[in-house]
Amino acid sequence: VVSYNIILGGLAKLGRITEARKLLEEMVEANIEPDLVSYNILIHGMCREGMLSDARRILNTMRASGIEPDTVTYSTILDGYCKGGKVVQARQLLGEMLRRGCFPNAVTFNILIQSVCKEGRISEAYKLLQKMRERGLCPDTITCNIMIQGLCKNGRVDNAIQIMDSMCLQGSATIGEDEGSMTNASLSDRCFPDVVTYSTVMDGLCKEGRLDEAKGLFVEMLEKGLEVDEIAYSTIIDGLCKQGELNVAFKLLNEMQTRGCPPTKGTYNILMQGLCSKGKIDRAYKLLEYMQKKGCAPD
RNA sequence: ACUUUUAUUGAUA
Repeated sequence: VVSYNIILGGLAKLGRITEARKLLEEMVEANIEPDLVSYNILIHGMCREGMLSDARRILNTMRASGIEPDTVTYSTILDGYCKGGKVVQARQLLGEMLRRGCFPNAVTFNILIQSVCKEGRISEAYKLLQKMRERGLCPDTITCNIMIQGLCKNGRVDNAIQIMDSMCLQGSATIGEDEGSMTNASLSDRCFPDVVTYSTVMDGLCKEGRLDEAKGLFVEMLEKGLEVDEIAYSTIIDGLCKQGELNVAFKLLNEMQTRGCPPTKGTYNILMQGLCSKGKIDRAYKLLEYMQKKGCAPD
Protein backbone atom coordinates (compact mmCIF):
# COMPACT_ATOMS: atom_id res chain seq x y z
CA VAL A 1 0.00 0.00 0.00
CA VAL A 2 2.74 2.39 0.90
CA SER A 3 4.29 2.14 -2.55
CA TYR A 4 0.98 2.83 -4.16
CA ASN A 5 0.27 5.67 -1.78
CA ILE A 6 3.51 7.34 -2.71
CA ILE A 7 2.52 7.28 -6.37
CA LEU A 8 -0.97 8.43 -5.48
CA GLY A 9 0.50 11.37 -3.64
CA GLY A 10 2.62 12.24 -6.65
CA LEU A 11 -0.40 12.23 -8.94
CA ALA A 12 -2.53 14.18 -6.48
CA LYS A 13 0.11 16.84 -6.09
CA LEU A 14 0.13 17.34 -9.84
CA GLY A 15 -3.63 17.58 -9.89
CA ARG A 16 -3.94 14.44 -12.00
CA ILE A 17 -7.03 13.27 -10.21
CA THR A 18 -8.44 11.05 -12.92
CA GLU A 19 -5.27 9.03 -12.97
CA ALA A 20 -5.27 8.88 -9.21
CA ARG A 21 -8.77 7.44 -9.24
CA LYS A 22 -7.73 4.84 -11.79
CA LEU A 23 -4.75 3.88 -9.69
CA LEU A 24 -7.04 3.34 -6.76
CA GLU A 25 -9.10 0.95 -8.81
CA GLU A 26 -5.99 -0.83 -9.98
CA MET A 27 -5.02 -1.32 -6.38
CA VAL A 28 -8.25 -3.10 -5.69
CA GLU A 29 -7.75 -5.32 -8.71
CA ALA A 30 -4.23 -6.10 -7.58
CA ASN A 31 -5.62 -7.13 -4.23
CA ILE A 32 -3.92 -4.29 -2.45
CA GLU A 33 -6.72 -2.68 -0.54
CA PRO A 34 -6.51 1.11 -0.42
CA ASP A 35 -6.22 2.22 3.18
CA LEU A 36 -7.11 5.34 5.12
CA VAL A 37 -4.06 7.16 3.85
CA SER A 38 -4.86 6.31 0.23
CA TYR A 39 -8.25 7.91 0.54
CA ASN A 40 -6.92 10.89 2.43
CA ILE A 41 -4.45 11.54 -0.34
CA LEU A 42 -7.14 11.37 -3.00
CA ILE A 43 -9.44 13.63 -1.03
CA HIS A 44 -6.71 16.19 -0.53
CA GLY A 45 -5.95 16.20 -4.23
CA MET A 46 -9.59 16.74 -5.05
CA CYS A 47 -9.91 19.59 -2.59
CA ARG A 48 -6.89 21.31 -4.05
CA GLU A 49 -8.55 21.12 -7.43
CA GLY A 50 -11.78 22.53 -6.05
CA MET A 51 -13.59 19.22 -6.52
CA LEU A 52 -15.24 19.54 -3.15
CA SER A 53 -18.37 17.54 -3.78
CA ASP A 54 -16.33 14.73 -5.26
CA ALA A 55 -14.18 14.77 -2.18
CA ARG A 56 -17.24 14.70 -0.01
CA ARG A 57 -18.57 11.67 -1.89
CA ILE A 58 -15.38 9.76 -1.20
CA LEU A 59 -16.37 9.80 2.45
CA ASN A 60 -19.23 7.49 1.62
CA THR A 61 -17.03 5.31 -0.54
CA MET A 62 -14.69 4.89 2.37
CA ARG A 63 -17.42 3.91 4.77
CA ALA A 64 -18.80 1.46 2.24
CA SER A 65 -15.39 -0.23 2.16
CA GLY A 66 -15.28 -0.37 5.90
CA ILE A 67 -12.78 2.41 6.41
CA GLU A 68 -13.79 5.04 8.93
CA PRO A 69 -12.70 8.57 8.00
CA ASP A 70 -10.37 10.06 10.60
CA THR A 71 -9.44 13.53 11.78
CA VAL A 72 -7.16 14.02 8.80
CA THR A 73 -9.95 13.14 6.41
CA TYR A 74 -12.43 15.53 7.94
CA SER A 75 -9.89 18.30 8.41
CA THR A 76 -8.86 18.07 4.79
CA ILE A 77 -12.39 18.52 3.49
CA LEU A 78 -13.14 21.14 6.10
CA ASP A 79 -10.20 23.14 4.90
CA GLY A 80 -11.41 22.78 1.35
CA TYR A 81 -14.83 24.08 2.30
CA CYS A 82 -13.41 26.94 4.35
CA LYS A 83 -11.05 28.06 1.62
CA GLY A 84 -13.85 27.82 -0.91
CA GLY A 85 -16.10 29.97 1.24
CA LYS A 86 -18.59 27.14 1.73
CA VAL A 87 -19.31 28.00 5.32
CA VAL A 88 -22.58 26.13 5.55
CA GLN A 89 -21.11 22.90 4.27
CA ALA A 90 -18.17 23.34 6.59
CA ARG A 91 -20.47 23.60 9.58
CA GLN A 92 -22.39 20.55 8.48
CA LEU A 93 -19.26 18.51 8.09
CA LEU A 94 -17.96 19.59 11.46
CA GLY A 95 -21.22 18.46 13.00
CA GLU A 96 -21.03 15.15 11.23
CA MET A 97 -17.48 14.67 12.41
CA LEU A 98 -18.43 15.23 16.03
CA ARG A 99 -21.52 13.06 15.78
CA ARG A 100 -19.40 10.22 14.57
CA GLY A 101 -17.10 10.58 17.51
CA CYS A 102 -14.13 11.89 15.60
CA PHE A 103 -12.28 14.48 17.62
CA PRO A 104 -10.94 17.71 16.21
CA ASN A 105 -7.26 18.22 16.90
CA ALA A 106 -5.06 21.31 16.76
CA VAL A 107 -4.94 21.19 12.97
CA THR A 108 -8.72 21.14 12.77
CA PHE A 109 -8.90 24.16 15.02
CA ASN A 110 -6.24 25.95 13.06
CA ILE A 111 -8.33 25.49 9.94
CA LEU A 112 -11.41 26.89 11.63
CA ILE A 113 -9.55 29.77 13.19
CA GLN A 114 -8.02 30.73 9.91
CA SER A 115 -11.41 30.62 8.30
CA VAL A 116 -13.01 33.07 10.72
CA CYS A 117 -9.92 35.29 10.62
CA LYS A 118 -10.21 35.56 6.86
CA GLU A 119 -13.77 36.75 7.37
CA GLY A 120 -12.46 39.39 9.73
CA ARG A 121 -14.20 37.86 12.72
CA ILE A 122 -11.38 38.18 15.17
CA SER A 123 -13.43 37.83 18.31
CA GLU A 124 -14.84 34.61 16.92
CA ALA A 125 -11.27 33.45 16.49
CA TYR A 126 -10.55 34.15 20.13
CA LYS A 127 -13.61 32.14 21.09
CA LEU A 128 -12.33 29.20 19.09
CA LEU A 129 -8.99 29.51 20.84
CA GLN A 130 -10.84 29.27 24.09
CA LYS A 131 -12.69 26.17 22.97
CA MET A 132 -9.45 24.68 21.85
CA ARG A 133 -8.06 25.06 25.34
CA GLU A 134 -11.20 23.64 26.88
CA ARG A 135 -10.62 20.54 24.85
CA GLY A 136 -7.12 20.31 26.24
CA LEU A 137 -5.45 21.25 22.99
CA CYS A 138 -2.49 23.60 22.97
CA PRO A 139 -2.25 26.35 20.43
CA ASP A 140 0.92 25.80 18.46
CA THR A 141 3.13 28.04 16.39
CA ILE A 142 0.79 27.74 13.44
CA THR A 143 -2.16 28.77 15.59
CA CYS A 144 -0.24 31.85 16.68
CA ASN A 145 0.78 32.62 13.13
CA ILE A 146 -2.79 32.42 11.95
CA MET A 147 -3.95 34.75 14.71
CA ILE A 148 -1.10 37.12 13.96
CA GLN A 149 -2.00 37.27 10.31
CA GLY A 150 -5.66 37.78 11.17
CA LEU A 151 -4.82 40.68 13.44
CA CYS A 152 -2.47 42.26 10.92
CA LYS A 153 -4.98 42.10 8.11
CA ASN A 154 -7.56 43.74 10.32
CA GLY A 155 -5.48 46.72 11.26
CA ARG A 156 -4.33 45.39 14.60
CA VAL A 157 -0.64 45.04 13.98
CA ASP A 158 0.21 46.08 17.50
CA ASN A 159 -1.84 43.26 18.93
CA ALA A 160 -0.03 40.93 16.58
CA ILE A 161 3.28 42.18 17.86
CA GLN A 162 2.13 41.55 21.41
CA ILE A 163 1.50 37.93 20.56
CA MET A 164 4.86 37.62 18.92
CA ASP A 165 6.56 39.16 21.93
CA SER A 166 4.87 36.78 24.30
CA MET A 167 5.93 33.92 22.07
CA CYS A 168 9.50 35.15 22.34
CA LEU A 169 9.42 35.61 26.08
CA GLN A 170 7.63 32.53 27.22
CA GLY A 171 7.90 30.24 24.30
CA SER A 172 4.20 29.78 24.67
CA ALA A 173 1.10 31.39 23.37
CA THR A 174 -0.52 33.69 25.83
CA ILE A 175 -3.45 34.32 23.63
CA GLY A 176 -6.51 35.39 25.43
CA GLU A 177 -8.56 38.47 24.74
CA ASP A 178 -6.36 41.51 25.16
CA GLU A 179 -7.56 42.01 28.72
CA GLY A 180 -4.59 40.15 30.16
CA SER A 181 -6.24 36.91 31.13
CA MET A 182 -3.21 34.82 31.94
CA THR A 183 -4.35 31.72 30.16
CA ASN A 184 -2.27 28.61 30.62
CA ALA A 185 1.00 30.34 30.02
CA SER A 186 2.59 27.64 32.11
CA LEU A 187 1.88 24.79 29.77
CA SER A 188 4.85 23.48 27.93
CA ASP A 189 3.68 24.60 24.53
CA ARG A 190 6.65 24.95 22.33
CA CYS A 191 5.52 27.96 20.55
CA PHE A 192 8.41 30.13 19.47
CA PRO A 193 8.26 32.54 16.57
CA ASP A 194 9.53 31.11 13.33
CA VAL A 195 10.24 32.55 9.89
CA VAL A 196 6.55 32.61 9.11
CA THR A 197 5.82 34.60 12.27
CA TYR A 198 8.43 37.16 11.36
CA SER A 199 7.39 37.39 7.73
CA THR A 200 3.77 37.87 8.66
CA VAL A 201 4.45 40.66 11.11
CA MET A 202 6.97 42.32 8.80
CA ASP A 203 4.37 42.31 6.07
CA GLY A 204 1.80 43.81 8.39
CA LEU A 205 4.20 46.57 9.39
CA CYS A 206 5.20 47.31 5.82
CA LYS A 207 1.61 47.59 4.73
CA GLU A 208 1.11 50.24 7.41
CA GLY A 209 4.17 52.14 6.26
CA ARG A 210 6.17 51.12 9.31
CA LEU A 211 9.15 50.01 7.29
CA ASP A 212 11.77 50.76 9.91
CA GLU A 213 10.20 48.43 12.42
CA ALA A 214 10.00 45.75 9.76
CA LYS A 215 13.69 46.20 9.05
CA GLY A 216 14.35 45.79 12.74
CA LEU A 217 12.53 42.48 12.80
CA PHE A 218 14.42 41.31 9.76
CA VAL A 219 17.71 41.93 11.50
CA GLU A 220 16.43 40.29 14.66
CA MET A 221 15.51 37.22 12.66
CA LEU A 222 18.99 36.98 11.21
CA GLU A 223 20.56 37.46 14.62
CA LYS A 224 18.48 34.68 16.05
CA GLY A 225 19.89 32.40 13.44
CA LEU A 226 16.52 31.55 11.98
CA GLU A 227 16.71 30.19 8.47
CA VAL A 228 15.54 33.12 6.45
CA ASP A 229 13.81 31.90 3.34
CA GLU A 230 12.87 33.50 0.05
CA ILE A 231 9.44 34.57 1.24
CA ALA A 232 10.90 36.42 4.20
CA TYR A 233 13.29 38.18 1.85
CA SER A 234 10.54 38.88 -0.65
CA THR A 235 8.35 40.34 2.05
CA ILE A 236 10.88 42.92 3.14
CA ILE A 237 11.94 43.55 -0.45
CA ASP A 238 8.36 44.37 -1.33
CA GLY A 239 8.16 46.76 1.60
CA LEU A 240 11.35 48.47 0.49
CA CYS A 241 10.14 48.78 -3.09
CA LYS A 242 6.84 50.28 -2.05
CA GLN A 243 8.65 52.90 0.03
CA GLY A 244 10.95 53.70 -2.84
CA GLU A 245 14.07 52.19 -1.31
CA LEU A 246 14.95 50.32 -4.45
CA ASN A 247 18.68 50.28 -3.91
CA VAL A 248 18.35 48.58 -0.57
CA ALA A 249 15.94 46.13 -2.13
CA PHE A 250 18.51 45.18 -4.74
CA LYS A 251 21.16 44.85 -2.11
CA LEU A 252 19.01 42.21 -0.46
CA LEU A 253 18.54 40.46 -3.77
CA ASN A 254 22.28 40.02 -3.99
CA GLU A 255 22.41 38.92 -0.39
CA MET A 256 19.90 36.20 -1.13
CA GLN A 257 22.10 34.80 -3.83
CA THR A 258 25.21 34.77 -1.71
CA ARG A 259 23.37 33.23 1.21
CA GLY A 260 22.19 30.27 -0.76
CA CYS A 261 18.59 31.36 -0.76
CA PRO A 262 17.89 31.66 -4.46
CA PRO A 263 15.29 34.26 -5.46
CA THR A 264 12.22 32.87 -7.11
CA LYS A 265 10.15 34.32 -9.89
CA GLY A 266 7.95 35.82 -7.18
CA THR A 267 10.92 37.77 -5.87
CA TYR A 268 11.75 39.05 -9.32
CA ASN A 269 8.14 39.99 -9.94
CA ILE A 270 8.16 42.12 -6.82
CA LEU A 271 11.28 43.93 -7.93
CA MET A 272 10.05 44.45 -11.47
CA GLN A 273 6.80 45.79 -10.10
CA GLY A 274 8.83 48.18 -7.95
CA LEU A 275 10.85 49.36 -10.93
CA CYS A 276 7.83 49.80 -13.15
CA SER A 277 5.89 51.76 -10.59
CA LYS A 278 8.81 54.17 -10.50
CA GLY A 279 8.84 54.43 -14.26
CA LYS A 280 12.17 52.62 -14.52
CA ILE A 281 11.05 50.41 -17.33
CA ASP A 282 14.52 49.92 -18.78
CA ARG A 283 15.85 48.45 -15.58
CA ALA A 284 12.77 46.27 -15.36
CA TYR A 285 13.54 44.88 -18.80
CA LYS A 286 17.08 44.18 -17.71
CA LEU A 287 15.85 42.33 -14.67
CA LEU A 288 13.56 40.26 -16.85
CA GLU A 289 16.54 39.17 -18.89
CA TYR A 290 18.60 38.63 -15.79
CA MET A 291 16.09 36.29 -14.16
CA GLN A 292 16.01 34.15 -17.25
CA LYS A 293 19.76 34.01 -17.27
CA LYS A 294 19.51 32.76 -13.70
CA GLY A 295 17.23 29.98 -14.84
CA CYS A 296 14.07 31.53 -13.52
CA ALA A 297 11.23 31.40 -16.02
CA PRO A 298 8.95 34.44 -16.03
CA ASP A 299 5.21 33.90 -15.94
C1' A B 1 11.51 1.00 20.59
C1' C B 2 12.76 3.37 15.70
C1' U B 3 11.58 3.90 10.26
C1' U B 4 8.39 4.92 4.47
C1' U B 5 2.91 7.61 2.26
C1' U B 6 -2.02 11.93 3.88
C1' A B 7 -4.57 17.61 6.49
C1' U B 8 -3.55 23.61 8.77
C1' U B 9 0.12 29.39 8.71
C1' G B 10 3.71 34.04 5.54
C1' A B 11 5.45 37.74 0.03
C1' U B 12 4.24 39.75 -5.63
C1' A B 13 -0.62 39.55 -8.93
